[in-house]
Amino acid sequence: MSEEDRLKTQRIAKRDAMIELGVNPWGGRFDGAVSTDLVRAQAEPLGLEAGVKSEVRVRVAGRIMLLRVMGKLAFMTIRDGAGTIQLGLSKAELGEQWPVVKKLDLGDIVGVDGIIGKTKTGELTVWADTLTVLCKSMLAPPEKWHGLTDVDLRYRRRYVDLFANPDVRETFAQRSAIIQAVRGCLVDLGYYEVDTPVLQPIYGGAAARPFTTHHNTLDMELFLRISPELYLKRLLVGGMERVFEISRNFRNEGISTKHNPEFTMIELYEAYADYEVMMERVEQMAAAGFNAATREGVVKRCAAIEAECARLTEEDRADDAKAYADENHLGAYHEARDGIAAGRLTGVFAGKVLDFTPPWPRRKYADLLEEYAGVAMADSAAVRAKADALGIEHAKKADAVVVNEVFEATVEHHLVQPTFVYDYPAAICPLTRRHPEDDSIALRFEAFAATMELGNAYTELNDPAVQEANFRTTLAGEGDETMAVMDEDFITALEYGMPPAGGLGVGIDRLVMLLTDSPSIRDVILFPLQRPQRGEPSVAE
RNA sequence: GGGGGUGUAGCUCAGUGGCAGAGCACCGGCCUUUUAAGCCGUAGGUCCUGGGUUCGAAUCCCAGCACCCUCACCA
Repeated sequence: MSEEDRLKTQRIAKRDAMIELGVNPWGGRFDGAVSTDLVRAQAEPLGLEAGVKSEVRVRVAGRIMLLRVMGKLAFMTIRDGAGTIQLGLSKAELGEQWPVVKKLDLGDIVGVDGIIGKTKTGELTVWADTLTVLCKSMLAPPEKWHGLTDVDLRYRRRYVDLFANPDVRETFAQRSAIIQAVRGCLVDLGYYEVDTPVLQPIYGGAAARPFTTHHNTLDMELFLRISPELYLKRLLVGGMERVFEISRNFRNEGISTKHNPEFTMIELYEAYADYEVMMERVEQMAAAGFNAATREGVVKRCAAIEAECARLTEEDRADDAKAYADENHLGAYHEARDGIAAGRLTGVFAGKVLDFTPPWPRRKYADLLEEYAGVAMADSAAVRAKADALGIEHAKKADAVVVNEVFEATVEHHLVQPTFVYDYPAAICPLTRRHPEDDSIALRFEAFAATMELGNAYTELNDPAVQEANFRTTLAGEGDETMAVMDEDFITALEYGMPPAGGLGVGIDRLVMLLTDSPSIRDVILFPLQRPQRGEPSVAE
């Protein structure tokens, strides 16, 4: 028998022993449990001295994280959605329920009724008089001090990661708060939230390879959307003047710390606006997300790192790369905290302070190219020479494609602070309106922060003839990842007339990364795509 | 796809060409104020997989698999 089986067998025996004692190991409805932070809030005004019990009764429930049984008295630390609290259980108080305590394990979920008190050492404790088993855990939880650190296992068993590592749960709570705030921000501006097709017969709105699938009854090929753009613009035609969608998009591309094959984007369209209005929308949404999560998060994280640093010995510092990194980031956190106190929207990402306070710097694409690559955007020969110098293969590529590759190689890594880069080469922007004074420029911007592309926006192209021509033009060097996929119905929609509009897409996962100091997109996606492991369900097997 | 790294007990990790190690968890004993509880005593291993070198491989070499980092592509 393997160690794992042996541990499980022991728990099975305890489960059966519970049943013998007349206890249902799987629990049931448990009304009126108070979250642990509320218990703490309730205890505060009592001003309890160490060793004193109050007369305030509470009911709490949570997973057993620590367990200390000594003879006829036991202490356990349970964790619920809000935090942890200590429970005190004694043979004297529990009476005939006491034997059940002996059958509890780390990881079990329990509820108790009892009174609030403080132990001799001053720890806030719920002294239980009734114990309710809510769920017997059949597997040993991770080590109590380090939690689950194996990255592979953390993603594969995110449910364990979540209950074992409170920081992880905090990050996803922040993700939820950020999305709610962004949504609220747009609803307040009079936007409709809409849902458009995920399964699309023609994919478009972005340059990416799609996932393909098949509908049996209609016997047709379908694509998982790479973007909702062309459907949302149809809604503008229909008179829905402000629409947004929080859209799961699917792109059959590489996986990295910044890319997951399915990712969440908020895309919005606003009639009678343009890309400058969209810049304001980005600033507003980022501010809403910041206020919902980062403002408090920075202060919490400061305190957490300080506490951690105070506890660390020299030896720990040398051994623990993460602790060392955290300590290195403390300076940035202090700076961000001071920034917030001074009324700015300062957060920390990867050890750098990012300032989201509007207005963000607005930089012209051509100026940045001039500044960092030393070439003029229109000077094709100079751009290609620069490409040579950078080792970029460009012989078979169109000018605009080469310009953009040089831009990406020379400029993007300088864009640390939140910045709008605007007025892109028109040829790589088939869905964008041209600059009124220069046909080679498109009214497009991308928002950058921490060198990541955070968002992409246009003054939308609403001339059906130009749109149709753009769809028919595939640029050399774009490969099969082109935005130029003909969508005739979309042209028809434009022929009926789409109001002039601004449109914007913001990568939600990336926004959450930036606002929660999460260096990998996998830290903000609950179940990032992973190859199935042996023994895991897979249709192919 | 290229480059670098990791894979040892349920978890966190040491380790060495010669019997497989620690801490936590688990099991047994003592224990009514502990809190990373403590003390005593046990038990627990496909050292990722498959080859090769060797008297002997968990260790060295090769290949594969998984994951992480990085570059490329992309958002």
